[in-house]
Amino acid sequence: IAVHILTVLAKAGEGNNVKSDYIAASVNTNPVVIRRLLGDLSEAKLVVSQTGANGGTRLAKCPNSINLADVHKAISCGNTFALHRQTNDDCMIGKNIQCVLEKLQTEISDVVEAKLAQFSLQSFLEAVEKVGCDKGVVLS
Amino acid sequence: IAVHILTVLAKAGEGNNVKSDYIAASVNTNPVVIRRLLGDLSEAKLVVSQTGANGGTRLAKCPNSINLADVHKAISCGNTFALHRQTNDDCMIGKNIQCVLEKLQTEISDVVEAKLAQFSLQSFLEAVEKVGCDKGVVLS
DNA sequence: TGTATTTGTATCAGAAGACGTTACAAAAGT
DNA sequence: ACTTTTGTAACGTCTTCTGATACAAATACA
Repeated sequence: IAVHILTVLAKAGEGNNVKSDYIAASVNTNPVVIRRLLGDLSEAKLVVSQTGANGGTRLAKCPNSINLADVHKAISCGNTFALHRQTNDDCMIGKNIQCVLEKLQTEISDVVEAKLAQFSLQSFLEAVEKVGCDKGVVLS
Repeated sequence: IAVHILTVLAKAGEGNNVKSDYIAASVNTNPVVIRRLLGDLSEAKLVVSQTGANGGTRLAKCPNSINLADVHKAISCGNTFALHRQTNDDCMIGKNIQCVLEKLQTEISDVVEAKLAQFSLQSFLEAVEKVGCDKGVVLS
């Protein structure tokens, strides 16, 4: 949904405010759901919001300067997997497995972020606009 | 938890049955939780179970022939992210974003699996056994 | 053959999180 | 003033995960 939001904002153009109602209609959900996510994106300085009449939200940077890793960092807790936490310390494996799994978690998160970083918001928007125009989805 | 289970089985040695009660004690959870996961691992032919007295579960292959991507495939639905499904078809972005996101999903899943495939169960077990013996966690 | 053990699976209750909704204060344009 | 719009709190619902009990089927063994 966060990527969807930013795609709508990118399409609207860099200086233009978009209302949460409009985004909600495109995503097909409630405006509050959108505003909650916009809060996260705003904290990450990806968007700027404005209250009041003629308010709304716009991108804080140009779509070429935002990549999907930025979005992921803004939204996620950083963990790709959910780890079981309270293992049994009386067992060697239960005691030691935690930190190996955490190390693995880090390595996985790193490759995910690296892959996401390959896609700019600009190229994502272009891929969405090209759907149906030729064979297959072009995302690069 | 699935990795934990397999680590326990690997440590037990290739031909030896381990009871769900024993694994549950190491993970610190209920035996039924373990047996549910063992069912998935069994479908994926990573383990073999046996009912009855002196029953239990053992690895179906040697720990060098199992990697963490095998485990991931056995357990997960294949999606790294959860996608919002019912977008608005009347909006160009709502209509087209789905298949671009799915393509992205596939690319991300691919790099996750590729990374996980770098770690064998054997090397994971060795990393767990080495925790505390030297500085840092060695997982390779 | 009978008894004990162990898995496989159904079922249930509780916890936690995601989602959609209503409501309303604060901000900002006209 | 009045309207619009965000930000946020509060609430109910739904789904998923977890842990638990229960019991049939399978198996070993005396």
